[in-house]
Amino acid sequence: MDRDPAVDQLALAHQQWAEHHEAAEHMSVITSVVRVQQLLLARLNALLAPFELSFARYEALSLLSFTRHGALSLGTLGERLMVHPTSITSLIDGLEAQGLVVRVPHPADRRRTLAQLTEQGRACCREATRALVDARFGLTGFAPEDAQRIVADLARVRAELGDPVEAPLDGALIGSHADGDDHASG
Amino acid sequence: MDRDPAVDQLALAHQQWAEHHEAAEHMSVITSVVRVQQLLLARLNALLAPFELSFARYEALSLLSFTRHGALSLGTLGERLMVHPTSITSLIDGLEAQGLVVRVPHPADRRRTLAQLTEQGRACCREATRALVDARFGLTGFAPEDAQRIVADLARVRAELGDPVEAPLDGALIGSHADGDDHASG
DNA sequence: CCGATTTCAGTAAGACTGATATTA
DNA sequence: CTAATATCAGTCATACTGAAATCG
Repeated sequence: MDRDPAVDQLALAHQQWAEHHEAAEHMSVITSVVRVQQLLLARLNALLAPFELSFARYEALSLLSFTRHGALSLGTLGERLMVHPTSITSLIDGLEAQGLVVRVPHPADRRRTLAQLTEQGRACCREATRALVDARFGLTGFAPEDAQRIVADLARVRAELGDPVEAPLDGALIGSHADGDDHASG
Repeated sequence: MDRDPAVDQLALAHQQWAEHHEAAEHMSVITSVVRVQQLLLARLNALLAPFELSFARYEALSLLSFTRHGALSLGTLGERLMVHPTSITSLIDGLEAQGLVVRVPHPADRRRTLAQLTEQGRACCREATRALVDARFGLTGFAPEDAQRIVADLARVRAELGDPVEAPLDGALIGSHADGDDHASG
Protein backbone atom coordinates (compact mmCIF):
# COMPACT_ATOMS: atom_id res chain seq x y z
CA MET A 1 0.00 0.00 0.00
CA ASP A 2 2.23 2.76 -1.22
CA ARG A 3 0.84 6.21 -0.92
CA ASP A 4 0.39 8.66 -3.76
CA PRO A 5 3.92 9.68 -4.56
CA ALA A 6 3.10 13.36 -5.04
CA VAL A 7 0.03 14.87 -3.45
CA ASP A 8 -0.52 18.59 -3.11
CA GLN A 9 -0.98 18.62 0.65
CA LEU A 10 -2.02 22.27 0.61
CA ALA A 11 -4.76 21.68 -1.93
CA LEU A 12 -5.95 18.73 0.11
CA ALA A 13 -6.03 20.76 3.30
CA HIS A 14 -7.88 23.54 1.49
CA GLN A 15 -10.47 21.11 0.22
CA GLN A 16 -11.05 19.64 3.66
CA TRP A 17 -11.23 23.06 5.24
CA ALA A 18 -13.74 24.30 2.66
CA GLU A 19 -15.99 21.33 3.42
CA HIS A 20 -16.15 22.21 7.09
CA HIS A 21 -15.54 25.92 7.63
CA GLU A 22 -15.57 29.40 6.17
CA ALA A 23 -12.56 31.50 5.21
CA ALA A 24 -10.90 28.61 3.42
CA GLU A 25 -9.10 31.00 1.08
CA HIS A 26 -7.65 32.96 3.99
CA MET A 27 -6.47 29.77 5.63
CA SER A 28 -4.82 28.79 2.36
CA VAL A 29 -2.87 32.04 2.28
CA ILE A 30 -1.33 31.08 5.61
CA THR A 31 -0.40 27.55 4.67
CA SER A 32 0.97 28.73 1.32
CA VAL A 33 3.16 31.38 2.89
CA VAL A 34 4.49 28.97 5.49
CA ARG A 35 5.23 26.33 2.89
CA VAL A 36 6.85 28.71 0.41
CA GLN A 37 9.11 30.12 3.10
CA GLN A 38 10.07 26.59 4.11
CA LEU A 39 10.95 25.61 0.53
CA LEU A 40 12.66 28.87 -0.37
CA LEU A 41 14.91 28.91 2.68
CA ALA A 42 15.82 25.27 2.15
CA ARG A 43 16.87 26.08 -1.41
CA LEU A 44 18.80 29.18 -0.46
CA ASN A 45 20.55 27.50 2.43
CA ALA A 46 21.57 24.74 0.04
CA LEU A 47 22.94 27.32 -2.39
CA LEU A 48 24.83 28.97 0.47
CA ALA A 49 26.12 25.77 2.05
CA PRO A 50 29.42 25.83 0.08
CA PHE A 51 30.18 29.16 1.73
CA GLU A 52 29.17 27.93 5.18
CA LEU A 53 26.53 30.61 5.31
CA SER A 54 22.88 30.53 6.27
CA PHE A 55 20.56 32.98 4.55
CA ALA A 56 20.30 34.95 7.78
CA ARG A 57 24.07 35.34 7.95
CA TYR A 58 24.21 36.20 4.28
CA GLU A 59 21.64 38.95 4.76
CA ALA A 60 23.77 40.53 7.46
CA LEU A 61 26.93 40.39 5.32
CA SER A 62 25.02 41.85 2.42
CA LEU A 63 23.73 44.79 4.43
CA LEU A 64 27.24 45.52 5.67
CA SER A 65 28.60 45.39 2.13
CA PHE A 66 26.24 48.17 1.07
CA THR A 67 27.69 50.69 3.52
CA ARG A 68 30.58 52.99 2.78
CA HIS A 69 32.95 51.38 5.26
CA GLY A 70 31.39 47.95 5.57
CA ALA A 71 30.23 48.55 9.12
CA LEU A 72 26.96 49.03 10.99
CA SER A 73 26.11 49.13 14.67
CA LEU A 74 24.41 46.02 15.99
CA GLY A 75 21.30 48.00 16.77
CA THR A 76 20.95 49.33 13.24
CA LEU A 77 21.63 45.89 11.85
CA GLY A 78 18.89 44.42 14.01
CA GLU A 79 16.50 47.13 12.93
CA ARG A 80 17.20 46.52 9.24
CA LEU A 81 16.91 42.77 9.61
CA MET A 82 13.90 43.15 11.89
CA VAL A 83 15.11 40.71 14.49
CA HIS A 84 15.44 40.73 18.26
CA PRO A 85 18.52 42.41 19.76
CA THR A 86 19.73 39.21 21.39
CA SER A 87 19.44 37.45 18.05
CA ILE A 88 21.81 39.97 16.51
CA THR A 89 24.32 39.32 19.24
CA SER A 90 24.38 35.61 18.47
CA LEU A 91 24.28 36.17 14.70
CA ILE A 92 27.37 38.39 14.89
CA ASP A 93 28.96 35.92 17.29
CA GLY A 94 28.74 33.33 14.54
CA LEU A 95 30.04 35.58 11.78
CA GLU A 96 32.88 36.71 13.99
CA ALA A 97 33.81 33.11 14.79
CA GLN A 98 34.01 32.53 11.03
CA GLY A 99 36.30 35.52 10.63
CA LEU A 100 33.86 37.30 8.35
CA VAL A 101 33.28 40.29 10.62
CA VAL A 102 34.99 41.84 13.62
CA ARG A 103 33.53 43.89 16.42
CA VAL A 104 34.98 47.36 16.72
CA PRO A 105 33.95 50.12 19.11
CA HIS A 106 31.77 52.87 17.72
CA PRO A 107 33.94 55.98 17.43
CA ALA A 108 31.28 58.44 18.56
CA ASP A 109 29.14 56.43 20.98
CA ARG A 110 30.86 54.09 23.38
CA ARG A 111 27.63 52.24 24.12
CA ARG A 112 27.53 50.94 20.60
CA THR A 113 29.48 48.25 18.83
CA LEU A 114 30.08 48.13 15.11
CA ALA A 115 30.12 44.93 13.11
CA GLN A 116 32.86 45.48 10.55
CA LEU A 117 33.38 43.36 7.44
CA THR A 118 36.77 41.74 7.13
CA GLU A 119 38.45 41.24 3.78
CA GLN A 120 37.48 37.60 4.01
CA GLY A 121 33.92 38.65 4.76
CA ARG A 122 33.83 40.88 1.72
CA ALA A 123 35.13 38.12 -0.53
CA CYS A 124 32.71 35.57 0.93
CA CYS A 125 29.78 37.92 0.45
CA ARG A 126 30.84 38.62 -3.13
CA GLU A 127 31.04 34.96 -4.07
CA ALA A 128 27.85 34.03 -2.27
CA THR A 129 26.06 36.85 -4.04
CA ARG A 130 27.24 35.56 -7.38
CA ALA A 131 25.90 32.09 -6.57
CA LEU A 132 22.53 33.47 -5.49
CA VAL A 133 22.17 35.81 -8.43
CA ASP A 134 23.18 33.12 -10.91
CA ALA A 135 20.46 30.91 -9.45
CA ARG A 136 18.02 33.83 -9.39
CA PHE A 137 17.42 32.93 -5.74
CA GLY A 138 15.84 29.67 -6.82
CA LEU A 139 13.26 31.51 -8.91
CA THR A 140 14.65 31.00 -12.38
CA GLY A 141 11.20 30.59 -13.90
CA PHE A 142 10.03 34.01 -12.85
CA ALA A 143 10.37 37.13 -14.93
CA PRO A 144 11.05 40.33 -12.98
CA GLU A 145 7.45 41.43 -13.59
CA ASP A 146 6.13 38.20 -12.10
CA ALA A 147 8.30 38.70 -9.06
CA GLN A 148 7.15 42.28 -8.76
CA ARG A 149 3.50 41.28 -8.73
CA ILE A 150 4.11 38.77 -5.94
CA VAL A 151 6.01 41.36 -3.95
CA ALA A 152 3.17 43.83 -4.41
CA ASP A 153 0.58 41.31 -3.25
CA LEU A 154 2.63 40.42 -0.22
CA ALA A 155 3.10 44.11 0.52
CA ARG A 156 -0.67 44.37 0.84
CA VAL A 157 -0.56 41.55 3.37
CA ARG A 158 2.20 43.29 5.28
CA ALA A 159 0.22 46.51 5.32
CA GLU A 160 -2.82 44.61 6.56
CA LEU A 161 -0.72 43.31 9.44
CA GLY A 162 0.61 46.72 10.44
CA ASP A 163 4.03 46.61 8.81
CA PRO A 164 5.24 49.96 7.48
CA VAL A 165 4.82 49.64 3.74
CA GLU A 166 6.04 52.21 1.29
CA ALA A 167 3.28 53.57 -0.90
CA PRO A 168 3.39 51.86 -4.29
CA LEU A 169 5.90 54.29 -5.64
CA ASP A 170 5.11 56.21 -8.81
CA GLY A 171 8.54 57.70 -8.85
CA ALA A 172 8.88 58.86 -5.27
CA LEU A 173 12.13 57.55 -3.92
CA ILE A 174 13.28 57.61 -0.37
CA GLY A 175 16.38 59.63 0.28
CA SER A 176 16.40 59.89 4.04
CA HIS A 177 18.38 56.91 5.16
CA ALA A 178 21.18 58.76 6.86
CA ASP A 179 20.50 57.76 10.42
CA GLY A 180 23.88 58.62 11.82
CA ASP A 181 25.39 55.20 11.45
CA ASP A 182 27.88 54.00 8.90
CA HIS A 183 30.94 55.81 10.18
CA ALA A 184 33.50 53.14 10.70
CA SER A 185 36.90 52.98 12.29
CA GLY A 186 38.48 55.09 9.55
CA MET B 1 18.47 61.97 16.67
CA ASP B 2 15.37 59.80 16.51
CA ARG B 3 15.09 57.58 13.56
CA ASP B 4 12.24 57.57 11.09
CA PRO B 5 9.40 56.07 13.06
CA ALA B 6 8.18 53.82 10.26
CA VAL B 7 10.46 52.85 7.43
CA ASP B 8 9.68 50.07 4.99
CA GLN B 9 12.82 48.07 5.59
CA LEU B 10 12.04 45.76 2.69
CA ALA B 11 11.72 48.61 0.22
CA LEU B 12 14.97 50.03 1.54
CA ALA B 13 16.76 46.74 1.13
CA HIS B 14 15.35 46.38 -2.37
CA GLN B 15 16.58 49.83 -3.32
CA GLN B 16 20.07 49.15 -2.04
CA TRP B 17 20.16 45.78 -3.73
CA ALA B 18 19.04 47.23 -7.06
CA GLU B 19 21.85 49.78 -6.89
CA HIS B 20 24.49 47.07 -6.57
CA HIS B 21 23.27 43.82 -8.09
CA GLU B 22 20.88 42.10 -10.48
CA ALA B 23 17.83 40.04 -9.62
CA ALA B 24 16.61 42.61 -7.11
CA GLU B 25 13.01 41.56 -7.70
CA HIS B 26 13.82 37.94 -6.97
CA MET B 27 15.59 38.91 -3.78
CA SER B 28 12.54 40.94 -2.78
CA VAL B 29 10.31 37.91 -3.15
CA ILE B 30 12.44 36.15 -0.53
CA THR B 31 12.47 38.97 1.97
CA SER B 32 8.73 39.53 1.48
CA VAL B 33 7.86 35.90 2.07
CA VAL B 34 10.04 35.73 5.17
CA ARG B 35 8.55 38.90 6.58
CA VAL B 36 4.95 37.99 5.83
CA GLN B 37 5.35 34.62 7.47
CA GLN B 38 6.89 36.30 10.50
CA LEU B 39 4.00 38.76 10.82
CA LEU B 40 1.26 36.26 10.04
CA LEU B 41 2.43 33.69 12.55
CA ALA B 42 2.83 36.35 15.21
CA ARG B 43 -0.76 37.43 14.64
CA LEU B 44 -2.13 33.90 14.59
CA ASN B 45 -0.21 32.85 17.67
CA ALA B 46 -1.63 35.91 19.44
CA LEU B 47 -5.14 34.91 18.38
CA LEU B 48 -4.49 31.38 19.64
CA ALA B 49 -2.81 32.38 22.90
CA PRO B 50 -6.08 32.30 24.90
CA PHE B 51 -6.37 28.61 24.01
CA GLU B 52 -2.73 27.89 24.84
CA LEU B 53 -2.19 26.77 21.27
CA SER B 54 0.48 27.59 18.73
CA PHE B 55 -0.50 27.60 15.07
CA ALA B 56 1.45 24.38 14.58
CA ARG B 57 -0.51 22.67 17.33
CA TYR B 58 -3.74 24.09 15.99
CA GLU B 59 -3.01 22.69 12.53
CA ALA B 60 -2.58 19.23 13.97
CA LEU B 61 -5.84 19.42 15.94
CA SER B 62 -7.60 20.69 12.86
CA LEU B 63 -6.40 17.82 10.70
CA LEU B 64 -7.52 15.32 13.30
CA SER B 65 -10.94 16.95 13.52
CA PHE B 66 -11.49 16.36 9.81
CA THR B 67 -11.22 12.58 10.10
CA ARG B 68 -14.12 10.28 10.81
CA HIS B 69 -12.89 9.20 14.22
CA GLY B 70 -10.62 12.10 15.09
CA ALA B 71 -7.46 10.05 14.77
CA LEU B 72 -4.48 9.79 12.45
CA SER B 73 -1.21 7.92 12.69
CA LEU B 74 1.79 10.05 13.53
CA GLY B 75 3.33 9.27 10.19
CA THR B 76 0.33 10.44 8.21
CA LEU B 77 0.08 13.52 10.36
CA GLY B 78 3.70 14.34 9.66
CA GLU B 79 3.17 13.83 5.96
CA ARG B 80 0.15 16.14 5.90
CA LEU B 81 1.90 18.80 7.94
CA MET B 82 5.10 18.30 5.96
CA VAL B 83 7.33 18.19 9.00
CA HIS B 84 10.09 15.91 10.23
CA PRO B 85 9.07 12.68 12.03
CA THR B 86 10.81 13.69 15.24
CA SER B 87 8.98 17.00 15.17
CA ILE B 88 5.65 15.17 15.13
CA THR B 89 6.69 13.17 18.16
CA SER B 90 7.36 16.31 20.16
CA LEU B 91 4.30 18.09 18.78
CA ILE B 92 2.05 15.24 19.93
CA ASP B 93 3.96 15.12 23.22
CA GLY B 94 2.86 18.69 23.82
CA LEU B 95 -0.78 18.14 22.80
CA GLU B 96 -0.93 15.02 24.93
CA ALA B 97 0.47 16.88 27.94
CA GLN B 98 -2.33 19.40 27.44
CA GLY B 99 -4.89 16.63 27.40
CA LEU B 100 -6.04 17.47 23.88
CA VAL B 101 -5.02 14.18 22.30
CA VAL B 102 -4.13 10.71 23.50
CA ARG B 103 -1.90 8.12 21.92
CA VAL B 104 -3.65 4.85 21.11
CA PRO B 105 -2.21 1.83 19.34
CA HIS B 106 -3.10 1.37 15.71
CA PRO B 107 -5.55 -1.52 15.50
CA ALA B 108 -4.12 -3.03 12.32
CA ASP B 109 -0.42 -2.17 12.43
CA ARG B 110 1.34 -2.42 15.75
CA ARG B 111 4.25 -0.37 14.51
CA ARG B 112 2.04 2.68 14.29
CA THR B 113 0.57 4.97 16.90
CA LEU B 114 -2.59 6.96 16.46
CA ALA B 115 -3.05 10.45 17.82
CA GLN B 116 -6.67 10.54 18.96
CA LEU B 117 -8.60 13.70 19.76
CA THR B 118 -10.06 13.86 23.25
CA GLU B 119 -13.35 15.57 23.96
CA GLN B 120 -11.37 18.46 25.36
CA GLY B 121 -9.30 18.53 22.20
CA ARG B 122 -12.39 18.68 20.05
CA ALA B 123 -13.84 21.53 22.07
CA CYS B 124 -10.56 23.43 22.06
CA CYS B 125 -10.24 23.04 18.30
CA ARG B 126 -13.81 24.18 17.78
CA GLU B 127 -13.36 27.35 19.82
CA ALA B 128 -9.96 28.13 18.34
CA THR B 129 -11.40 27.72 14.86
CA ARG B 130 -14.15 30.17 15.66
CA ALA B 131 -11.60 32.73 16.84
CA LEU B 132 -9.48 32.31 13.71
CA VAL B 133 -12.39 32.41 11.30
CA ASP B 134 -13.90 35.44 13.01
CA ALA B 135 -10.58 37.20 12.56
CA ARG B 136 -10.28 35.90 9.00
CA PHE B 137 -6.81 34.67 9.98
CA GLY B 138 -5.67 38.25 10.34
CA LEU B 139 -6.58 39.01 6.74
CA THR B 140 -9.83 40.91 7.24
CA GLY B 141 -9.05 43.29 4.40
CA PHE B 142 -8.84 40.59 1.77
CA ALA B 143 -11.72 39.35 -0.30
CA PRO B 144 -11.71 35.64 -1.12
CA GLU B 145 -10.69 36.46 -4.69
CA ASP B 146 -7.69 38.44 -3.46
CA ALA B 147 -6.65 35.55 -1.28
CA GLN B 148 -7.10 33.14 -4.17
CA ARG B 149 -4.80 35.16 -6.40
CA ILE B 150 -2.08 35.19 -3.76
CA VAL B 151 -2.45 31.45 -3.25
CA ALA B 152 -2.20 30.91 -7.01
CA ASP B 153 0.95 33.02 -7.26
CA LEU B 154 2.53 31.19 -4.36
CA ALA B 155 1.55 27.88 -5.94
CA ARG B 156 3.69 28.85 -8.93
CA VAL B 157 6.59 29.44 -6.56
CA ARG B 158 6.01 26.08 -4.92
CA ALA B 159 5.94 24.37 -8.31
CA GLU B 160 9.16 26.13 -9.24
CA LEU B 161 10.76 24.70 -6.12
CA GLY B 162 9.63 21.15 -6.81
CA ASP B 163 6.64 20.96 -4.50
CA PRO B 164 3.80 18.82 -5.82
CA VAL B 165 1.21 21.34 -6.95
CA GLU B 166 -2.22 20.40 -8.10
CA ALA B 167 -2.94 21.60 -11.62
CA PRO B 168 -5.01 24.79 -11.46
CA LEU B 169 -8.20 22.80 -11.21
CA ASP B 170 -10.93 23.44 -13.77
CA GLY B 171 -13.24 21.10 -11.96
CA ALA B 172 -11.01 18.11 -11.41
CA LEU B 173 -11.26 17.15 -7.77
CA ILE B 174 -9.13 14.71 -5.92
CA GLY B 175 -10.93 11.76 -4.49
CA SER B 176 -8.11 9.42 -3.58
CA HIS B 177 -7.25 10.29 -0.03
CA ALA B 178 -8.01 6.94 1.49
CA ASP B 179 -4.52 5.88 2.45
CA GLY B 180 -5.50 3.26 4.95
CA ASP B 181 -5.42 5.54 7.95
CA ASP B 182 -8.31 6.97 9.87
CA HIS B 183 -9.55 3.82 11.53
CA ALA B 184 -9.60 4.64 15.18
CA SER B 185 -10.20 2.71 18.33
CA GLY B 186 -13.91 2.44 17.75
C1' DC C 1 18.21 59.72 37.44
C1' DC C 2 16.51 58.20 32.94
C1' DG C 3 17.11 55.97 28.62
C1' DA C 4 19.78 53.61 24.96
C1' DT C 5 22.91 49.80 23.68
C1' DT C 6 24.66 45.48 24.18
C1' DT C 7 25.41 41.29 26.55
C1' DC C 8 24.36 37.31 29.49
C1' DA C 9 21.62 33.56 31.69
C1' DG C 10 18.00 30.80 30.99
C1' DT C 11 13.79 28.94 28.66
C1' DA C 12 11.37 27.15 24.83
C1' DA C 13 9.83 25.48 20.27
C1' DG C 14 11.60 23.71 16.11
C1' DA C 15 14.59 21.18 12.56
C1' DC C 16 17.88 18.19 12.14
C1' DT C 17 21.23 13.64 12.55
C1' DG C 18 22.06 9.06 14.07
C1' DA C 19 20.82 5.18 16.64
C1' DT C 20 17.43 1.87 18.49
C1' DA C 21 13.34 -1.13 19.50
C1' DT C 22 9.51 -2.99 17.49
C1' DT C 23 6.94 -4.93 13.94
C1' DA C 24 5.31 -5.90 8.82
C1' DC D 1 16.48 -10.85 5.67
C1' DT D 2 14.77 -5.71 4.52
C1' DA D 3 11.81 -1.90 5.25
C1' DA D 4 8.68 0.92 7.92
C1' DT D 5 7.32 3.30 12.30
C1' DA D 6 8.09 5.76 16.24
C1' DT D 7 11.10 7.22 19.75
C1' DC D 8 15.31 8.88 22.06
C1' DA D 9 19.65 11.41 22.65
C1' DG D 10 21.91 15.14 21.31
C1' DT D 11 23.05 19.29 18.44
C1' DC D 12 22.00 23.67 16.44
C1' DA D 13 19.91 28.10 15.13
C1' DT D 14 16.27 31.20 16.71
C1' DA D 15 13.18 33.90 19.60
C1' DC D 16 12.10 35.26 23.63
C1' DT D 17 12.24 37.18 28.91
C1' DG D 18 14.63 39.40 32.54
C1' DA D 19 18.60 41.24 34.37
C1' DA D 20 22.96 43.51 34.23
C1' DA D 21 26.86 46.65 32.74
C1' DT D 22 28.08 50.57 30.33
C1' DC D 23 27.47 54.89 28.69
C1' DG D 24 24.87 59.42 26.71
